[in-house]
Amino acid sequence: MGRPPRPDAPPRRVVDIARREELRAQAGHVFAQMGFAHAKMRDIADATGILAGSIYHHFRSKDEILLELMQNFHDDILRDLHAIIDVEGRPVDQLTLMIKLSVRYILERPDESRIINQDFQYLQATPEFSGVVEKARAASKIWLDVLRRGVHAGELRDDMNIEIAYATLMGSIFSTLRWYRPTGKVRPEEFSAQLTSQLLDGLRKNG
Amino acid sequence: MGRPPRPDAPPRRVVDIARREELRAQAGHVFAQMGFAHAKMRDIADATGILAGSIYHHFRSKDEILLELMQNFHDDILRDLHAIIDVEGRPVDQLTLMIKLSVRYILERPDESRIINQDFQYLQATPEFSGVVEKARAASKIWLDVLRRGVHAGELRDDMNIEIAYATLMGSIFSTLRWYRPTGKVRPEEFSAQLTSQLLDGLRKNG
DNA sequence: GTCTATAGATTGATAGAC
DNA sequence: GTCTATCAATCTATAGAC
Repeated sequence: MGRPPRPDAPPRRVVDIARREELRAQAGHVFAQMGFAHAKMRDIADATGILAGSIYHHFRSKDEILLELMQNFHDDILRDLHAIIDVEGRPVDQLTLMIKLSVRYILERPDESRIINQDFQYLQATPEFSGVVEKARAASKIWLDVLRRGVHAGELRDDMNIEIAYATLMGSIFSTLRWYRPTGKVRPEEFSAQLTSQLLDGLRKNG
Repeated sequence: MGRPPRPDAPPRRVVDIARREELRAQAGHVFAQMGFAHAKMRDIADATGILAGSIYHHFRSKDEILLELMQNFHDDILRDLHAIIDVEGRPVDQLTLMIKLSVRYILERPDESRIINQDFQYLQATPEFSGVVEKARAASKIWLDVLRRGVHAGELRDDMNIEIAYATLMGSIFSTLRWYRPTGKVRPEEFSAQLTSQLLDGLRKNG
């Protein structure tokens, strides 16, 4: 909806990089709270303290803001995931670090995480975002590979489907968004430890 | 966006209940695929084989269709959850049945499940849907209560936070939506069993 | 770099013919 | 009960003044 962008719209060459980043951050917050489709340029402008039209001095379109948010997030995650798996180590230890890393990302960057959780379908359906989807797939491969190596090394159960295990992991980690409140009694480090323990050892009491 | 509904719009009294239900189902499919905000009345009409204006003979608004979908789904889930917990039994057995039930719902009614996962924030923010949110809360209470009784009975670990456990469960179950493909090798019953096993006993190899 | 004003396009909902 | 035609509101994006 709304007026379509000119096909030959020039990229913005902005000097005030701080303003641009503030706009992007505010946009992330608005997208996360209302959902990308419901969020209006006016909401982003209000949150930043300018008027809607002025946003276009910094960004070419609403989609461009979303694209940058998602690219940045996935770039950072992929870099940190590689920092873990590129070091020699037991798969189960790498898996533990990856879970801890993911929980930290979700707690420290909840806006981008929530956008991924809510609007991933839109990202997948829009050709403009194919690069982001590709990066998400690369991250999936890293997770699946660690699980596979864990089974092969005899550290993880071999009577389970790798993809179901991956789904369980991701679902649990992302559920943090909906249920964990940083203001509560449980501190982030403790939360991360409990989640890891539950995923590795389950809910059932042993012995 | 779009013209606002008349405040005094009369409720629809439709004889052709089959048509109405088909429209609702098609709307559910469209909402799930595109997200509620991106879905247009024209998309629903196209999927049903009529024109957009004709929908308003059956429903007063786009929101009304969503409301009915969500009410029905939550009513059914709550009824089936009560059928499990109202019977005497070990908490861990009830929990197993509840997981199996939830997975079945997600596999059999993926549209409504996906809408809940994607657009819950919109439901929560819109007063019109407060009844649905209330029903979701009631379901949460049932899950938390079963977990609490499981710990008390010594069947579940007592060194874990109940709410984190609940988040883990829900996250894992809903992750089915994004990752499980019914066309794959894993049959629904087997999928449900594996998920339950992973949640109760974890990923780590014992012994 | 931001504001004012508005163009361009979309879309939810209505009214009345058939 | 569906179609045609259109209204009314909304929103993205542009253009030009300051």
